[in-house]
Amino acid sequence: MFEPVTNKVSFPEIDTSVLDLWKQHDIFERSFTEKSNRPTFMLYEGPPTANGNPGIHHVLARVFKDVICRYKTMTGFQCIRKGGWDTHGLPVELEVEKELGLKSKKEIEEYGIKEFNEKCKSSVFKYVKEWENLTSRIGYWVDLDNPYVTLDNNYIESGWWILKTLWDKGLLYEGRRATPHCPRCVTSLSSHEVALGYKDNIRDPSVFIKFKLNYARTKQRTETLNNETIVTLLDKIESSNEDIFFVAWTTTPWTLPSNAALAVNKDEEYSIVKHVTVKGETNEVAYLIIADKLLSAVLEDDFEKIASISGADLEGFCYVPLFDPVSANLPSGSLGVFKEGGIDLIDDKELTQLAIEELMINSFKIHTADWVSMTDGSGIVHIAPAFGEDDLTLGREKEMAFIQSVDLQGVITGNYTFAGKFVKDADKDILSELNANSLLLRNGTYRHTYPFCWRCDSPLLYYAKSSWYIKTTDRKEQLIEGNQSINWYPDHIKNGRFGEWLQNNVDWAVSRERYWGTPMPIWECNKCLHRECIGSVEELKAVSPNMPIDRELDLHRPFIDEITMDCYQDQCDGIMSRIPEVMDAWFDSGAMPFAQSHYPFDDVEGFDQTFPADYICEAVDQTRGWFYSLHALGTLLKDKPAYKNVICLGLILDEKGQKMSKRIGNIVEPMSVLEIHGADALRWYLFTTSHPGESRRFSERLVGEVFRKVMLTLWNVYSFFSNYAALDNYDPTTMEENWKPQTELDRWVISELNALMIDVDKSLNSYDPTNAGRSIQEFIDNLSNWYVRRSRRRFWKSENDSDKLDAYNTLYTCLAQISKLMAPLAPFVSEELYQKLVKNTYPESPDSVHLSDFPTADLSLIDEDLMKAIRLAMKVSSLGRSVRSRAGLKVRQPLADVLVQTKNSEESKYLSVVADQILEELNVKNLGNSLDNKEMFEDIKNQLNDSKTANSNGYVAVEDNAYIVAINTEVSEELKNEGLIREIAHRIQGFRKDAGFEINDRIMLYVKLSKDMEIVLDSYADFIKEETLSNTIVINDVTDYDHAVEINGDELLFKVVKL
RNA sequence: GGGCCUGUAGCUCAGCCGGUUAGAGCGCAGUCCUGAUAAGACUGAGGUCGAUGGUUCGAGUCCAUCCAGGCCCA
Repeated sequence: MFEPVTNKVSFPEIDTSVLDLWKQHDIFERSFTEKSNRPTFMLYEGPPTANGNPGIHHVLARVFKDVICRYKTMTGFQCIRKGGWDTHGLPVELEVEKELGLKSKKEIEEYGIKEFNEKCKSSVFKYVKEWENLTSRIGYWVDLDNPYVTLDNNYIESGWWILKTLWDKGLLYEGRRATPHCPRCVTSLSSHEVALGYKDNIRDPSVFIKFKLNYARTKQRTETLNNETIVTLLDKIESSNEDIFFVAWTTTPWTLPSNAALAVNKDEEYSIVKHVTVKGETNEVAYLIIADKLLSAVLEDDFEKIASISGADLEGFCYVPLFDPVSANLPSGSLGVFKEGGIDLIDDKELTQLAIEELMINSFKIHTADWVSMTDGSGIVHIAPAFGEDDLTLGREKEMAFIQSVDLQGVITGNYTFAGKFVKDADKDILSELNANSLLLRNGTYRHTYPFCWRCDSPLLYYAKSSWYIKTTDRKEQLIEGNQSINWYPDHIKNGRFGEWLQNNVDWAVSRERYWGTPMPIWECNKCLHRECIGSVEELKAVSPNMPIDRELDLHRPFIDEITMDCYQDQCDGIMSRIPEVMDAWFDSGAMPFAQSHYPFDDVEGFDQTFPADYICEAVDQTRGWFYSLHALGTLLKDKPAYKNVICLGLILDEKGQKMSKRIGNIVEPMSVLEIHGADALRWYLFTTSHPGESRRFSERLVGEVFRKVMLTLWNVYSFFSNYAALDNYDPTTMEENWKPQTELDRWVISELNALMIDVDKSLNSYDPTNAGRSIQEFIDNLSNWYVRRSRRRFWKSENDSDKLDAYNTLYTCLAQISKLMAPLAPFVSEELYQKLVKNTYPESPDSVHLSDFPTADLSLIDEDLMKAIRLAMKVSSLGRSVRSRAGLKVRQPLADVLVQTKNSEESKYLSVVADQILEELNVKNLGNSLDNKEMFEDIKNQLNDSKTANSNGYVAVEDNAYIVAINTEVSEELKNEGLIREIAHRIQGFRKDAGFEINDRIMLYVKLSKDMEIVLDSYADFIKEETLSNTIVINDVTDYDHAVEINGDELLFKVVKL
């Protein structure tokens, strides 16, 4: 029935054989097909890109996906797990650029978009074999034979359908935003690229500029201002021909010609101060407006505070522009006014008085913005909507002027004295011009972190550029509301990182001026600029004369760029061609609920089965990535979130706590760890060492610890069981159907087992493999170090009585159930145990543990009192061992009695239940409690107040947490002899083991020892024979003894001979 | 700069609704135990529970501020 199992086990070998078994019996496929009448459980796989080797962080995500799916499968769901590959995007392009040595977009186009995209296409599957191997090796079940691939025409077509749907709803539009821009490469950089190029400690100007109050224009405002003091003050200063200035701070003087407004915080106080500077012979007096909190930070010299005014009251005050944009002769398209979210550009030909008035109406004024902070600067912020994101947003919101005085090469345009210079070089000239006009208050430098182009090292400029957007802000409330129904682990993400992100939702910029991506299906007329969005290949065929009919067109660039159509407008004879942009790769991944099944072109009916997902799981860096793109598209298209439950994983750091990155080169390669410790140990480590949301330091050493602590312990219990079960021909099928454990120990461990089932089920059901794993490993520890250790003799004994059978039944039940309980977490070792313990004995059971049902607890077998009692026994035993150790009495030396005081009287009743176990564990004859000897216990307690150990009437006692254990240390002659005999038995066992005898080999025992000891040995001969399986004991014969030992100062000689 | 998270022993982590002397595993030193065990037990060294202030009879736990680290976004 059972084969002996070695404890020298190789887990990687088990992994291999289990993988073979799964393959042979199509277990993964069957875990799906055999559940076809069950409710579905949908996993969305966040697609990885296979253009690099998978790392340990990929293993983390994959095993967390797997564990829940395996659990759901075992609890009666049909789990849909379709794999996927993310194949588009800038990172792919970057890799290829590097490989080809291309340095700019210009060079890519010279190389050829067709050839470039071919390279991209082949590069994204470069490591697909490695990914498949690893996926299988860690036991992640996912359908990789039939994955979705974002570069497939069908996938792209679904993307087009999405865009067309959004277009029709008015949710897709072109707009401007501030993008990090490299003036040398003349291209935008993605945030990911920007992150590559931050440099610390960059020296930039830090200057305070004076903007002169335009009193005449401000008059309109002061008339409605309910602040008499200020109005009077302004009048007074004005009439005395003195000037008032707003002081603003900037680190980018080159943006000052594009200044359109100043911003203050409406909730902050601002001061008007009289400021005197010594200039040559004369004192120059100026009135300055600065945030109250920053006065002393800005003004080093003396100043006199005249008045104060709130930021709210300042709103609408006007100032004189530093440079006049109207007369600057800027190139066409450089001037405009924000209108209803867009920009009305003003042609220089149209620079009429009316246009100028339009330009001025909300410009060169004070506006309020709540992001204006009091941490640095002056509390008044210079706004140049042509550059910064905040500036652009504010410009749009307040409908101010748009002034672009820098071209895409980073050169100042117009007729300024510093025109024609690169922005960073123009800074000096701009400042000296301002200084000459007494508009520069303070000139300094500032060190900060600034982004540079990772390719060419140019300083990046934030630059407002045209881009396509999905109008997510239109559905902001719905996005926020839908998020409330998503179950987040850890839950702080819901209203924390993700919720905050939704609260601050801005429209999603989805276009990229790149090559390798889903082409935007928007065509524009070359004459009337009319635009159409195309939602399918079919539609394109219908309207385009040069769309191939007989073959499938690769929808990528450059092929799609050649497809044109006549203008849709009746009166126009123009030709429409595609706009050059491709989609952000995040759009592709967010489209997967639809595109993975080519929705709505195929399988429209089945869609409800697969949307929304029951479960997704990725790392926390996906909050603004995939978690968002899924949520946004789900909400915009189907009015509900795309997923119900999320585990959001923390990042894996290296041993030093640094993020793993290719660039630093600290990536841990998972295969080597797998080859040493096996997949289950790695999985277990990832599940249990910390909660999924927390970042964790990965270390191979700790995987090894898990391996020893959990896997090996379990294996040893299994090996123990198998070895004795084989010996005794134990057959679990003889177990009566309603067999119930009888003895305390059996009832206890079965009770713990059933309690564990509830615990694990609850944890996994609430997406918490961490606590599930921790509970299981605690059980394994108890099973091994209490149940098996305490039960060993029951298995050793030679007669096959009912007690022995009970022990087998109990241990068998524990192991068989554990194999199922831990199957979702450790699929390999549990399969091995299941095959050997369950499938072999019950051939009619499912072919794999993963096809079997998850165990459910039998509540009638749970005995809370008994579990408490055993915990007490463990506690008392631990204290008892401590006493022995302090008193210097080996456990092998039997002692007369032990007295126990429990924490409370409720517990003392448990004492009698577990007395036998305590006595055996401590090798003591009798157990009493503190009430048996009240006086002595008073003495002991007194002593324990001052020291860790107490001595009273021959008893030694220790205390912990109100438990006191006192052991009688007096050793009578009889106890001493018994100790001697046990010592001798112990030595003989050692000789047997050293000689390599089997557990059940019988021996002949030769002993040479003193007369005194001979008497003792004689009287315990039966005991020795039984313990050491000796048929005969020959005492003091003349023979070649081969072992000499010293016991209690006497020398003894031994020889053991196998019969 | 903003948001979120994390700071408990050398390492990895528990510590509930605030309640006695803050725990476990690993590692280190020593002792013991062991015929399932690569294991186990006991003892010891190792903690200003990131810091400061507050609430409270009482704070690792609640509140505030700050510091450090991480991530995301600027």
